[in-house]
Amino acid sequence: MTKPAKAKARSDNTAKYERRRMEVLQAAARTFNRLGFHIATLDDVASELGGTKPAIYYYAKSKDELLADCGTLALDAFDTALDKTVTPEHTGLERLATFFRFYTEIICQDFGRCLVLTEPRDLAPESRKINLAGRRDLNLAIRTIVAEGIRDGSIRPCNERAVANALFDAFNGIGRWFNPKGPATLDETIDQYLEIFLSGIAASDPPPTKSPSPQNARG
Amino acid sequence: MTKPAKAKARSDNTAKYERRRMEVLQAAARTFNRLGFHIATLDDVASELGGTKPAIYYYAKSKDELLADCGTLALDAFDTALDKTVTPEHTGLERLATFFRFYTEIICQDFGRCLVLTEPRDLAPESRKINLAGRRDLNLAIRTIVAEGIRDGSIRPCNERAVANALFDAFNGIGRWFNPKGPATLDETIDQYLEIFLSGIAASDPPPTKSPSPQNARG
DNA sequence: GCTATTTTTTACTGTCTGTTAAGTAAAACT
DNA sequence: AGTTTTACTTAACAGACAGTAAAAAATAGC
Repeated sequence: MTKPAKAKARSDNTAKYERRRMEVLQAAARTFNRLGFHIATLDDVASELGGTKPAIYYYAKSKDELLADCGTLALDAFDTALDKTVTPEHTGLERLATFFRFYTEIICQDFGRCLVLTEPRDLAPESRKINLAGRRDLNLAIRTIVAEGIRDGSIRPCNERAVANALFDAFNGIGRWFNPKGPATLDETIDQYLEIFLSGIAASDPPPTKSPSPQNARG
Repeated sequence: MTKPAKAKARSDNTAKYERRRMEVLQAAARTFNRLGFHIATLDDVASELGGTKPAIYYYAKSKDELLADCGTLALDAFDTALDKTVTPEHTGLERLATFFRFYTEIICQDFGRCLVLTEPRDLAPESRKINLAGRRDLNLAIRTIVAEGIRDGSIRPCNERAVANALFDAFNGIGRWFNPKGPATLDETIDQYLEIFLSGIAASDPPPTKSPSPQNARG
């Protein structure tokens, strides 16, 4: 049989298989990001991986699955980042800043960038549904943080949907154009973007801070 | 001959040809936007146009040229918008707001959206060079306005490059997700985005206004 | 009404690429 | 040692699709 045995007794082999599978996915993400999903061929992915095209099929059952799995990994990373920002000792505005720092770092890595550069329509219907659900959940989570920021007085009253969309739109852009060899580092870029957004949505009256540590470290 | 006569005496026919060519380009843009450039086939474009595939080749010599020409039309529209914002009686901040109103309206139409959804790498090298030059010129023009805003005191000192990028990143996003049937109109969405950005980059001391008319009409 | 030109169609081709089939070397297990 | 499983290769297929050739239809000019 060509497919890996699902009901595997030895977790040893499964781990090895899973490790190699991650390498395949990483090669796929890198290739998709470099050339664009539709322009990149599986031969391109294979050569990035250092192997042959059919070898990929040992780890994924279609090109679509490669893309879908890369997206899922990114969405998982976002969820982890979100968990790390559940800090009740910070205001909504502060948590927003913290999250988008994590977020931008993720989308400037292989899987995150792959998610940002991928249009959901590039995915087959089944994968697309999962992908869209993940994106929507993340967006809603951010809207919730904005709403909490409005309630705690750190964010001025505004349309949560618009703010969340504007944040994602802007920071996603970084994932498209950012180049480590460019004139600004990633951290600088994030700070500059946050500077605009934080003063753009902060409450104008004495901006309350639950924690003494400032969120936008670099002015 | 299959190619249209370039040295045409009758400007009448040329005008007709040019009119039809615009219909072809519009059908192409709509189809590319609906399906994505790589997924859309020329048969899709032809059926959107109400014709057959080879008819398209009477007006464009390749799929790449269709995409490139759509992009050029969008860039021309941006230039026109830019001209309309050369109003010395307004501050830099005001001119920025005016321009991005125009900009967002354009990128929510066929050609503009086509430019936003198109990655330069989708274009052949020749077309790509032209496309990239147009994008860069536009970006630089906005940086200049930001710099002028800083000089006239309407915009707080900041990194012009970062501000221009953040603006384009955010407003381009609207072109990706905006749906006229959604919960907010385009004008409302633009206002909400501008609200964030204008207070995000405005000078904090008495924001000077050269003109009595406010730029962000809806608060 | 006839001719020339413009515009569009029908029919086809060549290539590219995702995917599969079948076989093989090495490792794992018994 | 022998059998099975893993991991991968070579070879090839099948469908899709950009692009072309040539003929037909529509239009304009006289």
